[in-house]
Amino acid sequence: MLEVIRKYTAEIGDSDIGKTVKLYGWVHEIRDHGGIVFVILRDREGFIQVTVPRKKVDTDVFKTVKKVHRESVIEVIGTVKAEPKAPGGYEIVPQKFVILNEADAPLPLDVAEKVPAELDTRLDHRYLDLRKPKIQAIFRIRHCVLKSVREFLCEEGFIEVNTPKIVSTATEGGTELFPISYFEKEAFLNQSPQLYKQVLMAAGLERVFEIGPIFRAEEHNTVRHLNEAVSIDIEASFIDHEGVMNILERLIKRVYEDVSESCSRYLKWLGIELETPKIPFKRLSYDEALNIAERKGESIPWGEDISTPALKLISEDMPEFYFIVDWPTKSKPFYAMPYKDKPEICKSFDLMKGYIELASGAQRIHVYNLLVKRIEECGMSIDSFGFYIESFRYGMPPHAGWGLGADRLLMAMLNLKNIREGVLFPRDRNRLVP
RNA sequence: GCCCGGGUGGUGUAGCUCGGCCGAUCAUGCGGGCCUGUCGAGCCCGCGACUCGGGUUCAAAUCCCGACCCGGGCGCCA
Repeated sequence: MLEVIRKYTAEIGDSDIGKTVKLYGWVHEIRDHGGIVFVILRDREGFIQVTVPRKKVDTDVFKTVKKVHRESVIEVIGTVKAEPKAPGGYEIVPQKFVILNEADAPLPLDVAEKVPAELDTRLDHRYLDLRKPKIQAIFRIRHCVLKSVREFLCEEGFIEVNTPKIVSTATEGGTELFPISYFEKEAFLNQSPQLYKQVLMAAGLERVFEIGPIFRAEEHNTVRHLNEAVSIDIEASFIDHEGVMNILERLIKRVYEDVSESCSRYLKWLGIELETPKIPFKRLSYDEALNIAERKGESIPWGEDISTPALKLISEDMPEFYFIVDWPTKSKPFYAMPYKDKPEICKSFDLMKGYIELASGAQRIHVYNLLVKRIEECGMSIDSFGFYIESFRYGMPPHAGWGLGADRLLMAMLNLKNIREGVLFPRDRNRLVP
């Protein structure tokens, strides 16, 4: 007996007409007319109608089809027919219809989306939610984004590295860290690969990148914050902040191009027309940003971080990607390089899309004495910086870098209303499962 | 964490202002029946719910307090 070839629904075409194919998938919908039953089979790539007329199929096949529940896993072997009345133009008349695993009823969530479900319900039953083509499209695109980022950075001479996520101290300052138990020692989940990236500059790797999780124990509760996020981080030697901003904007452009090209199917599922942004992105100085906000009635004292309402006002004037540059030194971390002639501001930048910060970076301080001075000015003790501070004493090259939120990039690209939409199993203030 | 709004069958909702007429609406789903061209199949019958704890009252889905959770806004986020 000839082996029947397994096909995806989307592969069925005119060349298959009259041929026997094998399909695996889930029962998406059942329309039972008594003497004829239509089953919509869904697989990773799409849908196809399985048409089961009582008088033209095996009795056992008909009986099986009559009792199958929605979302059961099935194997269908049948003949492909061109049929204008069938959705998609083709239908399968089965010789074999096997229930590989029956699904219970009722379902916790309607995959066919006749009834909508709230995000919270969807996340509780994420595996079912992910069966929806629209939802799966988000993650197929996410895959492409990460692939594109890797390819681009490799082409630019970056070496992919992995740094530890379990760290010993909270001395980087600022954000709250998650404490964990590490044998007899105290340990934390790392908030960022920052210090390690810099040490690797001292190691002479010159250009490194890491795509990995970061953990922040802040009790924030917004549509754009997570307690576990994925960060795309780079660090490069012998280059300044302008240089890494240039890499960043070219990266963004490249990702949009790659997604437009290789994910057109998924963009269509989502109803999104992606427009590749033009580079260079606009550079807005911190002072200019404050002026815009001020003019619109939201004043920020110089030196403070820019508030959410102010960023929303600024974004009205800046519809595309843009940088906010030349931040007050005191509003940025200790390792940002101050301007020589104007030390109250520093060579740091944020990449914005709308009011959301996608990335932030800077030229770093590579001079030991200046770094020590800045750490002390920030009220921290150099003793607690151990391995990090030591690496600045024995030949640290000038360097710069940035961290880009992968989840936020996807959110901006696909216009997601909630960052959780772009994360398979998000972790936030209240969600620890699934 | 703060302010505001909310929590009703598996899912999404109406009802709450003004307590009783709620033995709780509608859709979808599920079970049963009819049906050979559906594509949100249709028609008939049935099933299934007031987040939890306390209080007020003759009487609570409805009013009050607390907890938990959700949504929006903000804060926090080197």
